[in-house]
Amino acid sequence: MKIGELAKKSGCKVVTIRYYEKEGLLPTPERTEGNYRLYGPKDLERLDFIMHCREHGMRPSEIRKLLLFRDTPQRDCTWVANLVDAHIADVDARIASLEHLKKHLERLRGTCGGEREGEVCGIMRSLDDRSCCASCGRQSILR
Amino acid sequence: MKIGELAKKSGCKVVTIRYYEKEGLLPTPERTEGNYRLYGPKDLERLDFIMHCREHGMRPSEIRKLLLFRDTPQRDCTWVANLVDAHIADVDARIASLEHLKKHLERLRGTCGGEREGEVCGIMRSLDDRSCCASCGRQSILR
DNA sequence: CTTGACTCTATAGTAACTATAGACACTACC
DNA sequence: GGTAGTGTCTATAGTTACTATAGAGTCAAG
Repeated sequence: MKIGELAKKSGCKVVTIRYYEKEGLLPTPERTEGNYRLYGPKDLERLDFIMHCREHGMRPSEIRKLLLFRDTPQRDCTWVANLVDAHIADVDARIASLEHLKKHLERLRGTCGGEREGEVCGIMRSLDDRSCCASCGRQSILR
Repeated sequence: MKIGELAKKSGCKVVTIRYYEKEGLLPTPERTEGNYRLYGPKDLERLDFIMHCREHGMRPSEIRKLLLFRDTPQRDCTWVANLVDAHIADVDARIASLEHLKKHLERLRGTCGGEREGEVCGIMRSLDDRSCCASCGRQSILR
């Protein structure tokens, strides 16, 4: 099949498929006489795998490692489990960071006193003086 | 004060300060005879404001709007509150998305059967056949 | 034979910075 | 006065994971 069909079947964009090829996630495919890329079912499987990893929030660098493992499977898959564990920990940290950020934003939101004559907006004042962050001390909100 | 001192006082890197200037978040400062940028307390306040917005996860485009408001304050701050509300909603959506992703990852993690002779790693198999995503149907995990 | 859809390559753009190279300015010390 | 070290200057390129664009070639149908 040609690249367009592979794209349709996998749900991956044509340009992205070519990008993955250039990045070494997909093998360089055969070509037709007219220089069109030619793919087989193996390629679709591999691309599905990639898409699935991507849906799980994995970056190409991680996917690359998993593909390598897929290409030369070993008995010991400990590090695969470790990779997923690390990924879960990372997601956890991001959630915690966002929860914290949300608290700050809600506190910030609460400083708005509505439309008052002659007064400066409470949110702007909080952004100026960091009063909405007082309870956290000086450490950073994010990350 | 020179750019290094402003960087130290604000906690922002020197290169980032220059970047903010180029992006129009900071005004073009005066220069010394030797062509060094010269900043005053107003600049530090403005940069603090920017840093504070950044810590709240706001992007330069949003910060730019807030700075404009700061420069020409109006009585009605409704849209400032709306901006913060939209920001909170966005953070909420990201948290929900990550929670969902986490569930998937934990399910994926659970498919690992440990080190077994001659068998393919359960995680790899799940990544191949999407079995860990069966319960969600075909819709995307992320976003 | 021409129209339209598909494909090709190469390059540049995105966000929000970060890193690098090579030159100039300034201060301290000998 | 010379020089070593630090700070600053500009301009350009790199980062991540793609996305968009330009301009040309390929192929099937009418």
